[in-house]
Amino acid sequence: MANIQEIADYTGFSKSTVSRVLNQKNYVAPRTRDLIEAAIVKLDYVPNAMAQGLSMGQMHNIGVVLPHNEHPYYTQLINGIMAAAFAANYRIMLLPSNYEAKVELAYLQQLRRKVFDSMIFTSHEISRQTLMTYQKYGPIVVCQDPGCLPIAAAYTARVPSYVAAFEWIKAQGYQHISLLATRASNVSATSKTTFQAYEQVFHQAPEPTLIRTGIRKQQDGYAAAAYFVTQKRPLDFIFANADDVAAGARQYYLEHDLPVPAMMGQENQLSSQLLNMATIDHHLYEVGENAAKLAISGAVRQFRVESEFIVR
Amino acid sequence: MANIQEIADYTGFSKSTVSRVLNQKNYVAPRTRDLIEAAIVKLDYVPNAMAQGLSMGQMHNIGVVLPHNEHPYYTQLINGIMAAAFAANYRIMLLPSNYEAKVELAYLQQLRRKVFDSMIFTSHEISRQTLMTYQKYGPIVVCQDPGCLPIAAAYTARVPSYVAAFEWIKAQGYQHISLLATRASNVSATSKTTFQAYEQVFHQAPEPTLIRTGIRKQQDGYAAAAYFVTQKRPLDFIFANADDVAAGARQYYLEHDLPVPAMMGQENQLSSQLLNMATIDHHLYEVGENAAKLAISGAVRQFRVESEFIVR
DNA sequence: TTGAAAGCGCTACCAA
DNA sequence: TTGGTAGCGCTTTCAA
Repeated sequence: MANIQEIADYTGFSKSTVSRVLNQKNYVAPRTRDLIEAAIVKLDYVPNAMAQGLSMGQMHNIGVVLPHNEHPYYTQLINGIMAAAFAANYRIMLLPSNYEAKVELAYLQQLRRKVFDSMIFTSHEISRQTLMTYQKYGPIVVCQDPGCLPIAAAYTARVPSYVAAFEWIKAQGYQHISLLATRASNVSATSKTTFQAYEQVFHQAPEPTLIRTGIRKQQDGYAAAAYFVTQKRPLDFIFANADDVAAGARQYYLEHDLPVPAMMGQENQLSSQLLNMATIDHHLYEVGENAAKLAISGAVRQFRVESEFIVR
Repeated sequence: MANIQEIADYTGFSKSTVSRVLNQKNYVAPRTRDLIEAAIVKLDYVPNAMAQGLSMGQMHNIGVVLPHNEHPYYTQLINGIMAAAFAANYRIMLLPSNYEAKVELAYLQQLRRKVFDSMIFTSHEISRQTLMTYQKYGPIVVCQDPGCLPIAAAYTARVPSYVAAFEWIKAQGYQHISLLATRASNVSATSKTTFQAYEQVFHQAPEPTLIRTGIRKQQDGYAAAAYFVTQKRPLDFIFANADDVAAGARQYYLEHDLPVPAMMGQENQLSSQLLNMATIDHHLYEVGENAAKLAISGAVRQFRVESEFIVR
């Protein structure tokens, strides 16, 4: 396969000149440029990206860490990231983490190894402190509020919509509210935020026996409902971490001919529309776009978008 | 950032020896190995992937072309590809094509440029002949039946389940069947297959006024229903290209207090479970896994899986 | 068992 | 306006 040297030999110019033509640099005589371009076409030459990458020190790749791809949350985020990356001529690499810190660390090593120039963590298990120590190897963007730490971030401000949602729930007169979360509040910022909003509205902490964690998808919601039923906890509302999860819980009650508690979900998925259920839209596409822009620019800035409580 | 030469200097051995340790090659004295490994840890050295890639001629990347990922077809396929790639220590790059041949060709050039070692086309606009001319630059896998051409492929045999589905629809006595498709049958193999199965069962071509194309997601199903209503076509069954699409159509009828036609979807998504609706499962995850395996092995083989009609 | 040196293919500095 | 050359960081022969 032809390389730059062959083009040089064929035209009688040097590699340097060919390189200048390739990169649209100045100081190339028009005639020289024509000759070289003709040779490039003639010999069907394309530059080797790995050699360019090695020489330039970057590959125009963005690594995107995601725990799993089973959930529309990540799909929407990925779509936004992809759109912005494509527009800027960057490629994205999908890095499944399964919420494992060890795997995330392996990806940070790949950043050091220059597999990609920058990273986006759509979710991260390892601490922000640890992430910070890797910033010197390339831009790192997270998709949660990094607090006051100097970490680039694109995320949704969830508090206002959570408060709005809980106020709506309270106004309806519900008292025994179950909270379904992806992970425990001591390891998940999102769960913590949820619980805090709850406290702000109800002036008390959520009932521990009505909290279920480790909830990701529909089946988990189903299982949570089964648990509540066997425990016979008083329960009149389920605040789920995703619409599909709420739908799963609902399914359990229906299948067992039990009265279905009121419920709401999150992410504005199809299931909440079908069930005419309240939800919260976190505007993930927009978040994704901005995450990609930050990863590309390398700016250590925060992009924040308000999520939206949708009553139905 | 430390490089291999620094490790060599630090230990007093040569780059060659360090390289041998790095790559678990033979002919390294145990003591030498220990010394070098200690230095690697001490200096926190990681090899540069671009340099390795340039030297070895490959980056362990697989490029995955997808027109969009609004449709669950692609999400599931990607999940399967990701799982198999991860297991084999390969990374996947997402390459959005938006069904544009020009964009697909640009990605084929990236294959030549060694951006990735192999490619998977989850859908392709350019001809299989053209694809074949690029096989010499790296393994290329398609996700449709390539016929008798020597192209690696992992795909679903859709005909049997389509025929089964149409026979079931016919047995129920439905006569005016709407077909919702992603693209027109003259550009899409999948649509063509669907229409052929329809003809095989009903002994006539599908009613042109009941075909809607450009349908990808729930909203499109909603819009299609709106169209049918204004056109006042007789219509008693909707055969949708995805469960979510069918759900969207259903939503339109419900919202407008209109009788809901019978319907079925595809992909066995959550919505068909919630609505207790018949569907077809194309086993895309498995197809994805096998596509990745073919891309990695470089074998020019075909993997074919039967899709499954699920009555509910 | 180890090391010197020649690639891999490109960019960019410095001279001419 | 052009070319020589020194990297970029690694792998892999071939000698020793």
